[in-house]
Amino acid sequence: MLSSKSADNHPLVRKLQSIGALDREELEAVRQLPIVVRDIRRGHDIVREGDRPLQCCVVMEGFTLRYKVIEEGKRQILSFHTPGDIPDLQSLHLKVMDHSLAALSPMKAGFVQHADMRDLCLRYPRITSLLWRDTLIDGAIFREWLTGVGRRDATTRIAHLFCEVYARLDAIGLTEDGAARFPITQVELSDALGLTDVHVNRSLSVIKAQGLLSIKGGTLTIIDWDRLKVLGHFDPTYLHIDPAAVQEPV
Amino acid sequence: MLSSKSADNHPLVRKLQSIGALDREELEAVRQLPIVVRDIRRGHDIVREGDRPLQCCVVMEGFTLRYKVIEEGKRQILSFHTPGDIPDLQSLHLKVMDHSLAALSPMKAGFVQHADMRDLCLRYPRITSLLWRDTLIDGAIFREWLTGVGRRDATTRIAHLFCEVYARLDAIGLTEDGAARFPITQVELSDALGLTDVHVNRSLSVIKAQGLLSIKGGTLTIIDWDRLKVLGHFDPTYLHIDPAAVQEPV
DNA sequence: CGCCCACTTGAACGTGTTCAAACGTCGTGG
DNA sequence: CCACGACGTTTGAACACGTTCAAGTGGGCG
Repeated sequence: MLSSKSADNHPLVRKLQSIGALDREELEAVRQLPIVVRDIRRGHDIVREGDRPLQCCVVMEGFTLRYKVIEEGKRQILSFHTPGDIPDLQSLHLKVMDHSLAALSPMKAGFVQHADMRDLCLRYPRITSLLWRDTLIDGAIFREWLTGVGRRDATTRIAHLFCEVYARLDAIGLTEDGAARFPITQVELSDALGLTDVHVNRSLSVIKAQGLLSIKGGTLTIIDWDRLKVLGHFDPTYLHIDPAAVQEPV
Repeated sequence: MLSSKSADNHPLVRKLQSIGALDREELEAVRQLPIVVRDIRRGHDIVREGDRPLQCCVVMEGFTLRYKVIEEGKRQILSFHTPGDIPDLQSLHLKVMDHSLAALSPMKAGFVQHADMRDLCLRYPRITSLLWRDTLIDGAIFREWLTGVGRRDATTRIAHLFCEVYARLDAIGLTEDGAARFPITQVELSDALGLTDVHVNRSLSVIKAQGLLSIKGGTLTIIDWDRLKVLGHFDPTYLHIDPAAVQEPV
């Protein structure tokens, strides 16, 4: 589960290459996108439910999450996002945000005007397709999460989530020797998995005790990938990672 | 919650009009799409997880559902689809199906070749945008379901689902006097809501006993929309139905 | 040093599950 | 026309996974 690939310093370019192919000219067009980068502090909202943004947000460094708050004050985390992701790309075609976007860690957010994004899409249909594809993968991940929350038990869900996070980080080259930066609290885990923090704590302890993974100080380390995959019933098909972009070791 | 709109006999056209605006030429192009219609029997699969389809499926009449089966033989229903929907539109950009598509009721499925779909998109960028928008709404519905399954109790989830189904049917003109055709079993409900059929039965009985809705013989009747909405914490924003396409009664 | 935040642990509880049986209805065939 | 089977719904009772409430621990940072 290691991958070596052309390291582009632009997170968006690297991400797009992980899910599909673009030619030199198209890549250059992506690099030329006007983008304004801002530092965001951990926990701060970037866009809120009900907003009507005129720009979208590229994760340049760090991590974000999307979430909904419901009446009783409970929260459901909908997704996590890694560098290169555009977590609110949907706002290009859905005027009103139906959920919020926040920083999971201290991060750098790059803002691109919708108008510039639309220009890019009009000039490069293949970029349109690839961005569309990206939002479709987003949907595929929701389906997998829905299945987990609806039909899998706590331990399986936890294992599955770490498998997914690791696989996605690996696809964009952010893993090293089975370890990756991923600073998440147990409360956040529980809000993502539809569990309580207490129960996450107990189930996660068991997984750790079995020597499958360690998560400490913001670093996730996979100790036994094969057994973790089995425990989490993890099959990465739904991530639709371009096989051409990943070199699985023999 | 009634809507009168230009009734087009092409389900896809009607559906697209419910989520956005197209001009005369674009509508005509959609109508001209080569499409092969087939009758499908209730419960039969249309596409299966692992397939690599070269066409996508437009619901012409009746209903479909998407689902995943997990290891232990359990099933999670991911979505329901009404006439005009293209439940596997994602296959245009994601080669491998990560879930299956089946008929919820006896239905007519229209098949459109991916090649024809791509042609249409290349010639009409606004149609591309609208179809993209449609898949984004699909994603928004997944997010809402995820939130429900993750954080809401059984009664709320059930009420919410019926609100959603009714609102969507209303948007495409398939309701009449607070009633709509929607033939679903309690087992299917439970697989959609992440519950057991036994528990759905009990919770649904309570909702019926409170006089909020009736569901019998394949017909869903909303008896008290306001109270049902409150019970289900239903806010239709996430459906992103084009306000211009719906006339809410005063 | 002291506070805050995340994590940990214990014990009682409850929502939803599991297993099992019975009931009703509809369509089919004798 | 009735018997039968299939399927969906209903009901009961025991059980369990995960929750809730509460208290305590540990580490990082001002």
